[in-house]
Amino acid sequence: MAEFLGNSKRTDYCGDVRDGHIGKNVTVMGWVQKTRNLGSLIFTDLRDRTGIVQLAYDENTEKALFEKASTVRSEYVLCASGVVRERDSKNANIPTGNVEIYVNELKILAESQTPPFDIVENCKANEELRLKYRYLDLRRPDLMKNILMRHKLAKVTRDYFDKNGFIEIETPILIKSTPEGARDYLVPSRVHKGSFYALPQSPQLYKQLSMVAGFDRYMQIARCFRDEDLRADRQPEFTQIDLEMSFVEMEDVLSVGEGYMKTVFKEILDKDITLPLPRLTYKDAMERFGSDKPDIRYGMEIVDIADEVKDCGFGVFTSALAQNGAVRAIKAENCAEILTRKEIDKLTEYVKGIGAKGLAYIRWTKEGVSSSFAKFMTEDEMKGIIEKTGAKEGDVVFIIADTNKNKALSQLGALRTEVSNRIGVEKKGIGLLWITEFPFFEFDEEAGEWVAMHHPFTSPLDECLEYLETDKSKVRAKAYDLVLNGIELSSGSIRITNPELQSRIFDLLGLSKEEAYEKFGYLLDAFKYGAPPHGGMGIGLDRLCMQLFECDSLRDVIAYPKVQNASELMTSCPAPVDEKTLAELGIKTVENK
RNA sequence: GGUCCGGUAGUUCAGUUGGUUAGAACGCCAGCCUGUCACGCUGGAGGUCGUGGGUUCGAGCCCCAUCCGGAUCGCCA
Repeated sequence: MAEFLGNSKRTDYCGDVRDGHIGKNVTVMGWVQKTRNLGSLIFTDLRDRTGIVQLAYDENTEKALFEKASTVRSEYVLCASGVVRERDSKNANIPTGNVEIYVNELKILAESQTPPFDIVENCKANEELRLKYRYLDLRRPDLMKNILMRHKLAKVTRDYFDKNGFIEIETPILIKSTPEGARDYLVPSRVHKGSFYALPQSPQLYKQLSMVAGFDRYMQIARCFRDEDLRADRQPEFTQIDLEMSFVEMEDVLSVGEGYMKTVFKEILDKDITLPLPRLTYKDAMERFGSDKPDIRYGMEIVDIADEVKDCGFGVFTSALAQNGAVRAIKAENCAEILTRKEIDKLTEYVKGIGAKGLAYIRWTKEGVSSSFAKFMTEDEMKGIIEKTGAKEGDVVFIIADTNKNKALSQLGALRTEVSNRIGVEKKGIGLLWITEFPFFEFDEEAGEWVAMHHPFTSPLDECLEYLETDKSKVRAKAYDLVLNGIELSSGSIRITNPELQSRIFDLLGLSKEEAYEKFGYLLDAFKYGAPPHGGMGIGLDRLCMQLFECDSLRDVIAYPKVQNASELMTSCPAPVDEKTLAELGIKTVENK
C-alpha cells in the first residue's frame, strides 16, 4: 500500500551521495533499480535522474522495517532515510560505490507493476514497445542523459546568443499558409469556417519582419512543422535554433554561426574546434563528394576519368562523354575482400535504385584485377584508370557514367556514403564545414521549369545579377549550409531587401505580382518602410544533439518523438474527433478509402 | 506511392525438409541464503507463433491479403 510523503524532504540526489556524507543522515527519493535479498541482508539500488545509490538493511534493522524492505520490487518509488556509511565491500563500477545508506526509515510512495522491459542502459527491447511506454524508456539512464544534455545545450545556446546581443522573440505557431516547399500542417478555424491556419515550417517571415521592426539580432529556439515523410533524421515537428541579424553580409553570419559551434563543442563535449571552419563551394562539394552535405571525415573523393576512357572501346563510357556527360570514379581502399562479387551486385542494385544506369568496377585482389568492362579496354587504358584513381592491390574502383554530369556526381556521392557504411570506413574527427554559393535556381525536370532552390527571399550573389534573365544555371545565391558529419545541420542566407530585385525574382519564378502579393504582401509592404539588410540561419537542434550524443536516430534525442507514419505510439495520435467537433469547424467527414 | 527487412513466453531470441507435448536465457512468483552489486541455490507459473484467409492428412515454417514497426527512394523551397 502506497504511503504519503508527509513531512519527508529530500536531502540529496541518489547519485550525489559520496564519502563526504559518511556519518550523516540523508533522505533520498527515487525508483528501485534492483533488490538483492540475501536472507538476513537486503540491498536495494535506488535510482533518480542523477544516478544510483545502495540502500542496506541487516539483522540489526528493526523487524517491521526489514519486512517492509523485503516487499519492495523493481520500479517502486521509495523515500528512504538513513545514515551514510562506508561499504564493507566496495563497487568501483558506480560513483557512489564506496558508500551505502543504512536505512532507518522507509516509505513506499508508489508500487509498480513489473515493467514491460528492463529499465537499464542499452536496453535491447524493441523500439516500438519502448515508444509505447516512453515514460519508462525515458527513465533509462542513456535516454535520460540525452534529454538532460539537450537541456544543457539549450542553455548554452541561449547564453551564447544573449552574449552576442541576440533577443529571443516568440513567433506565432498559428500562421498563414504559404504553400511553397514542404507541405503545411493545417489547423481549421472555427470562427472562419473553410479557412485554415498553418503551423510554421520555420519562423522565416516573422524573423525578417522582426528585422524591419529593428530588433537587430533575433534568435529563437523554435518548433517547426513539416508534413512530409519521416526518416531517421527527419521528424514532422522539430526544433530549430533560428537566428537573424541586421546590417550584415554573409561573413558576419558565418562568424556568429561558427562561434556558436565552437562554444557548443567546448561546453558540451569539451572538444576544441579550429576556426574559421573549412568551406567548400556547392560546385566543389559536388565535384569532389557528389553531395551538398559531404562527410569529410574520410576520403574516397570522386575522380574524373574522362581523359582516360574517352577513346576506349566501352560504349557506355564513350557515349556518355559524347553527349556532354561524365565518367567519374571513386576508390574504396582495402576492401576487395569484403566487397565480393555478390556485394558489388548489391551495390549495383543500390545505384540503379537511385537512377544510375549501371555500375562499372575494378576489383584488385591477391588473385589479380577483375573488372566488369576490361574486355572493352586496352591494357593501357585500364592502367590509366588505375593510375588516375591511385588504386592498388586490395582496392575497389567504382565508375559511373551518365549523359548528365550532375546525376553521375550525385549517384557517386550516394554510393560513396553507402560503400563507406558497408565497409566500415574509419571516420575521424569532427566533419564540420560550410557549403557556400548554392545555385539560386534548380531545374525541375518534371515541371520543366526553373524553381528556387532555397526560398525566394534569398539574395543572389551580386556578381550573378546580370545572369538572372539570361542564364539561370549561372546564378548563385548568398546561401550557405553548415554540414556536420555528412548531415545538413543548418541552412541560411542573406535575404533580398530591395523591392525591385524581389519583384524581378518573383517574375522569374513565374509568380505574378498578384500572386506574390496574395502570398507575401505583408512582407513586401514591410520592405517599403525601411528594411535593413539582413540575413540569418536556422540550426537543427535535434540533429545537432544527434551528432553530439552519437545517436543514430532523432528519436533518441527527442523526449516524445513520432514514428515513421507520423503517429505517436504512447498517446495514439493522431486520432479521430467526434462529429460535433468537426461540425463546429465546418468540416464534413470524408470516407477514407 | 515504390523497394527491402522484421513481428514466436513479460523481454531478447532459437525453432532443421511442413511432422509427436513450440525451447533457451533474462525477467516474474514461491522457498532457502550475512556483504550482495549480472548475488547464489531449489522449485513454479507463463504461448491465439501480429491478424484473417488458403494449400495440406498435418502449418510457427509454404501461398495470398492485411495490420504494426524499421531502413530507404520519391518527397523534405
